Amino acid sequence: MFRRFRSDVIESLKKFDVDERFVRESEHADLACTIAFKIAKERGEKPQDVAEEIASQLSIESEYIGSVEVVNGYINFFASLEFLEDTVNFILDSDENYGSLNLGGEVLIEHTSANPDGPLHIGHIRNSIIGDILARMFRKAGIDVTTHYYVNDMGRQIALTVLGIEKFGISNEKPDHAVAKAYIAINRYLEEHPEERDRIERKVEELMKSYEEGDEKTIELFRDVVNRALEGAKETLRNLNISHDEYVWESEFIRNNYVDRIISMLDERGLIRKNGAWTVDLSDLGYEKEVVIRRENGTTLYVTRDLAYHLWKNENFERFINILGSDHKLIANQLSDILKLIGLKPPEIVFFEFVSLPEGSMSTRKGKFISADELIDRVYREAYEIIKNREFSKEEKKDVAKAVAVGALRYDFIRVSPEKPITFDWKKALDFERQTASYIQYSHARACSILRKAVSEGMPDLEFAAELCTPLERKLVMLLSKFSAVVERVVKELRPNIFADYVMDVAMNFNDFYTQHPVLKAETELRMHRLAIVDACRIVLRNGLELLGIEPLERM
RNA sequence: GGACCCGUAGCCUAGCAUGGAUAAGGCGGCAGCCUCCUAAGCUGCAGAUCGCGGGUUCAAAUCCCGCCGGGUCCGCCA
Repeated sequence: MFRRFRSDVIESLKKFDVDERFVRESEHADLACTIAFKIAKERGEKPQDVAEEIASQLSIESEYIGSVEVVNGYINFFASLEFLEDTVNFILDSDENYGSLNLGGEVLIEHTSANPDGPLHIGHIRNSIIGDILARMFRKAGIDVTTHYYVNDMGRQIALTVLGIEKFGISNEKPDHAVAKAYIAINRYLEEHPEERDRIERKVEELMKSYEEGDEKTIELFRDVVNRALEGAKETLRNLNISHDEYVWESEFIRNNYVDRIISMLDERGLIRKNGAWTVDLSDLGYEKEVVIRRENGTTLYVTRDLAYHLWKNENFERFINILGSDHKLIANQLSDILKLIGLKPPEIVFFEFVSLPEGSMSTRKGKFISADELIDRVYREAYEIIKNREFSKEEKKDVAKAVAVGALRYDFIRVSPEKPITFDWKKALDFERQTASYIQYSHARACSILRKAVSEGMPDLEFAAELCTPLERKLVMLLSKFSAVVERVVKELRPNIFADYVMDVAMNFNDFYTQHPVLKAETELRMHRLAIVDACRIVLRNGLELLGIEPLERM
């Protein structure tokens, strides 16, 4: 709805050459236009005078523009009562579809893609959560989404883990944790027995070579490790409300010839230097070192297979987005540039900074990490503590604690912009007394509770009346109208934290409304008006939480 | 050494792309609010030279240059 209002405002300013850059949201108006500053500068006049002149010449045809004011050179637009009314009625009618867009198109989102050498840790899930929420936002925007987990099954660590299991066996715990144990054990062994390094290094190389060449026995060994790790990761992701449409193994691109194809594409254009190893020279683009795409022993590297994967993406999708840790910046940029050199489309990439522990960065290899499983479990127990004395059944207590815990985790990771580094802090992770998902869930539960009570007391009718709006109610409804505008922005800018902020904003304003405006105690007309607002808020909060992958509880 | 990212109240963060109206929210601190729709809530107060120094501009947290502090990357690893 807000998108309509905005385009109507821009339309009214069209003859002054105004585009969306000069029309912005503001605390002083529903939309404020800053074009007068620019024109005043060109003409050497005062912004205020120019603004007044423009305001007197507006061509307002939209019934959604209620009034226009000029203050300090700003041209301030206010939405009309019709706009508020249409907004609330539209929300009530659209219900679960409110906020949807019809942008069309398709997109592939690759996220998580952690090495299958152990459980997902709290750094990986920043990736998963960004990717999952982006996928949900794209779907809401009416874009066809496919999600991929790219499985690095050809890595050195997998070969090492195979040796680790051979030497130390594998434990009975959750399979991804068991894999990590073997991986950590062999690394420690290597550390303690430097004399063994050469021998094990040779075995690793042999294993990698025969895996790449398709040796049955080796394939079995590698698949066993990878499947164990993946099985555990899937369970963790399921607990976080995350699922992938497909798991794509990088070895597939060896077997289906995409690797050969991408190499000959590069070769045909004379981009490969063959001095023992095969390399691509990117020094014209400012890269210091050549990119190696084939080892001297004939095997390929991660980047080679990734190149092949992206050839496949080019053939199958019009848009593809990768979520990557910032440690991949160099290699990902090299990948993009190589793709461009052979006329292929590079991926769109969302980089995120590291999640580190107070004592430093995490390392699966050294066993220095906090697993997502451990985090989920501890946050769950903390949430359970809070509600254990409430009058819920045991089952319901578990469900509520689970929903609150997962919500808190997801919200904590998504609310900060991807480019900010995060230092993990147990105390904060376990603290619910602050701006977090449970605050939003609570607001939603409150709205549900009022509505429930209204029905049980025999007054279920809703009827929004714009002229009855208090300033706070007006502000709330304007906020509600912005849902799809925010969805559009996130999809365009690939910044899901904006949406987390939006939902929080709605929740805060709803809580303000809640404390200041009695609903069920108000007389009939006002009660119906406020019930309509409550229901509209409920819908926005519920749809918003679902987009964030957080369960909208009706009681808590 | 080179490249990229971050630096906003005691703490965590928004705002920076597209420069504009008193720099926004939370935690923590202090003072209050439950005969009333869930107090996982609300109100008020205190708390900021927007890392530092220059520059551009009528106007800079936002753009440019330099510096400082923190992180990441620079493997025939992934």
